[in-house]
Amino acid sequence: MDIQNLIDNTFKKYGLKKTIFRKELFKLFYDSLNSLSAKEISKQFSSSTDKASIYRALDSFEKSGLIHQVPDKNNLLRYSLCKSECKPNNHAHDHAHFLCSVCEETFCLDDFKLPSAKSHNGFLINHLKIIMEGTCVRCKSI
Amino acid sequence: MDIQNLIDNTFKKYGLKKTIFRKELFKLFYDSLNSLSAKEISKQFSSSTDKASIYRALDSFEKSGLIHQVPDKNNLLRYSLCKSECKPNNHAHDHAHFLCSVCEETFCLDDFKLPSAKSHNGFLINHLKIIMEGTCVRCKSI
DNA sequence: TTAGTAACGCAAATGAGTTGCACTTATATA
DNA sequence: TATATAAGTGCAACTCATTTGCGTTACTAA
Repeated sequence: MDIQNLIDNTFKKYGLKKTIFRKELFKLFYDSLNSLSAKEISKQFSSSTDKASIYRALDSFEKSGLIHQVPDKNNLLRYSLCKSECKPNNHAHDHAHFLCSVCEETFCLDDFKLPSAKSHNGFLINHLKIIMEGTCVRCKSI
Repeated sequence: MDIQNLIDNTFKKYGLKKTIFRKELFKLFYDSLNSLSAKEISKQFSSSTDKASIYRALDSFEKSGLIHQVPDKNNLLRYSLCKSECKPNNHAHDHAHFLCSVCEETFCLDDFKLPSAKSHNGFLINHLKIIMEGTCVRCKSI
C-alpha cells in the first residue's frame, strides 16, 4: 500500500481529519529511517505548531496503528512507523529495538527472532520486548 | 551474606554513611518482594523525608551495586535489590523483567535465559534487556 | 452551503526528577 | 573522648516532558 492510500484509508477508518499538519507529520515518519521524539518533530515544523498538537497527533496515530512507541535512552516518548501488519489498538510488533550508545538513535531490528514462550514459572506472557544496547552499524564504521 | 554484613561492607567500601534513613531504605528493599519507585518509598517514610534525599540515596545505591533499575509501566524510575553477583558500577543482571498488567508490579525473572548474540546484522550488542508483559502468578490465580 | 466535530493554538497546570545551599551528623583519627 | 571533614539531609526553587482546559478554526459529510 502506498503512503497516500494508507493515509486515506486509516484516517477515514478512525475519523481522523486529514489536516495539513497531520499529513506532514505522517510523511515525516514515512521518510525517516529511524524514530522520532516530540522535540525532534517540533524542529521540523514552524514555531506556530504547538507541542500539544504534536502530542495529540502522536497519540492518535499510535491508537490507529500507524506508529508505535519505541524505547528511548532518556525515557522520552519516541515513535516509529508501523509495518503494515499492525492493527489499530493492537500493535503486532515482533521485532527487537536497538539503542545506539554513540548516536543515541533507536533502531527497529525487524528480523531479530524473539523468544516465543507463552509462559514462564506460572507467569503468563502476552507481549515480549527486547531492547539491545550497543553500537549501531553506522557508528561502528566511523 | 546477611543484610547487616552487606550494608556494613558495601557502605564502608563506597564511603556511604550508615544514616538512619539509608539503613531503613535498604531494609525496605530487602523486605520487599518486588521493586520500588520513589513515590512508593516516600509513602513508607515520614513526611519530613525529602524526595531529594530519596533520589540521591537511590542513585548512590545503584552506583554501589546494591539495587538496579527495572522497567516501569509509566516510565518512572523503579529499582530492585541486586543479587550478590552484582559489582559496583557493573551490574551483572542477566535476567528478564516481567510487568504484570493487572497489579502493575515489576518482577525479576531470575532464571529466564537471555539470548546470547553479540551482534546482529552489523549491530554490536553490549547489553540486552527482555521485558515481558502479562499476568503474574499471583494475579493469575485470583 | 452548512452543521457538527476533530483538530488547532495558546496558556496554564502537572508531576517526576534535579540542583543549590545552609545545616546536620556519621566517621576517622588525633 | 573531642574534633575536623565530608557525606547526607531538608527545604525551596527549578527544569522539562507531557497533559489539560478552552475558545477558535477548518475538515467532512449530508
